[in-house]
Amino acid sequence: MSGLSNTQALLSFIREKRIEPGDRLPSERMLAGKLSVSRNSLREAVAVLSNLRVLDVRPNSGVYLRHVANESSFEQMVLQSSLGGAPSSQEILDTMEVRIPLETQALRLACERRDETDLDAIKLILIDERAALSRGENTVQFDQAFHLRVVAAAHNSVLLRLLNSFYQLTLVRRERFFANPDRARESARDHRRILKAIERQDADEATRLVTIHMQRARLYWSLINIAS
Amino acid sequence: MSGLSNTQALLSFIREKRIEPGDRLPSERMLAGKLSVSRNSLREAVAVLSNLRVLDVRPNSGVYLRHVANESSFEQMVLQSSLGGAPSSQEILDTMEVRIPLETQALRLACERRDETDLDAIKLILIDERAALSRGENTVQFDQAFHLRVVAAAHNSVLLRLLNSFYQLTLVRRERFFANPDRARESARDHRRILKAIERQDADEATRLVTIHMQRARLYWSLINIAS
DNA sequence: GCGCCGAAGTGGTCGGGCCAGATTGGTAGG
DNA sequence: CCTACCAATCTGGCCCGACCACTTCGGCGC
Repeated sequence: MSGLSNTQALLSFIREKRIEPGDRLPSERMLAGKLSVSRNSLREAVAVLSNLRVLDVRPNSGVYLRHVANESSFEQMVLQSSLGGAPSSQEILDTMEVRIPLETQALRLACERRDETDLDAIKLILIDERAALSRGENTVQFDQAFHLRVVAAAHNSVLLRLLNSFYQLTLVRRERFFANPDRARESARDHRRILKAIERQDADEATRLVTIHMQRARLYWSLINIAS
Repeated sequence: MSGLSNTQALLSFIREKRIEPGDRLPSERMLAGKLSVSRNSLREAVAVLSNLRVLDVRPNSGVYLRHVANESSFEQMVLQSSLGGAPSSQEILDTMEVRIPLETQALRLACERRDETDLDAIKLILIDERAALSRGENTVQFDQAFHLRVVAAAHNSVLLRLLNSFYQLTLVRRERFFANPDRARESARDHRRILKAIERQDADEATRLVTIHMQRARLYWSLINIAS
């Protein structure tokens, strides 16, 4: 058991016990007992979740599950989704509404600033993607690698970190998306077109393509929502 | 001393001791002694910073200061800037390149979805801003409140959290920006124009205004950089 | 019924201790 | 001289019990 898993155990406890935002958790001593760890170890997990604005520790009162405040940090969303189970369709659409302008900006900058190293790296990823596709594997990791490498070609560290967080946040969702070979093939074709646009520094075409690329995903999640 | 300040103390220690990325920190027992806290408390701080990918804890080896990897989380940037002192001009420009499309998207959505509650709340902020301006106070908090409330009017929780993180990240910088009354006045005028555009749901005008609004700030930081 | 006081419960902190694994240095054997 | 081995030492991981300041609440005396 490493330190991180205590945090996960605490999150699991919150999820299983159906603790609602605003509710008080059992005392640290109780929690330590429930999770079969010492109070010190429990406190490390609490400190982490408190720092991430998931828990609210009130001295002489107790530990409370925070309301999902809008003032909360972005990073918290990963944990929040792990707590609340499947994200709501609204959250998915909200995410897409943010990703689209970010990806667009990334593409625009990548068209300006990409160098030969960038192009070569992206090409390699697409070759691997194509190979995995023909083997019938899930290509979500290549999709992620492609997008990430394109963003890297934008040579903007803030943008890179931000979109990287997005990819991690949406990994599970996109994995289901790419489970369908037709969608995976379609996605790979988009990737090759986007690469060509970046190659000839056609920012308008590139942003147009990525918009379509993501609208497709957006449509998919809309339909999934209606179906369920 | 609450749990959070131990984290700050540890960050201060790292900064003062000029510990470089990749370097090993003193052992937990040593650190606890140096910071005059128990090892348990020290470990809580380490757990938080380890979770935030600032520290790398290797069992049976030691605690190391992580390299600032591009794969790191977005939230880490706040701490990183706190460690590395003033952000580089490149970081500032990178940040602006990301904020602009986000703010643009926020404005566009706000024009579509704003309701009377949104408009009233924004108006109140601008009234307060005007009052503070005439009193010669620093209006950075009203600028932040304005932007945040506009983003809230976009009714997109992801966007709201993300831009909120940006505002926190750049608070210190913007505080210096608003120290100049001329710039503060100019900014306030932009705000009023943006509000009017939102009111009549003129997304094109609103995004045009916010782009200018931010280009102004971008220009400022470019000049500052040249001067220093 | 009112007011007071103490017991219980809370998080915050501390120091000591034990463990497993890695490192190190010295020693015994080749 | 070199090598192989073993024990001391150091690391983080984890646990235990204790004390503190503070809040809350219930019962007891007035």
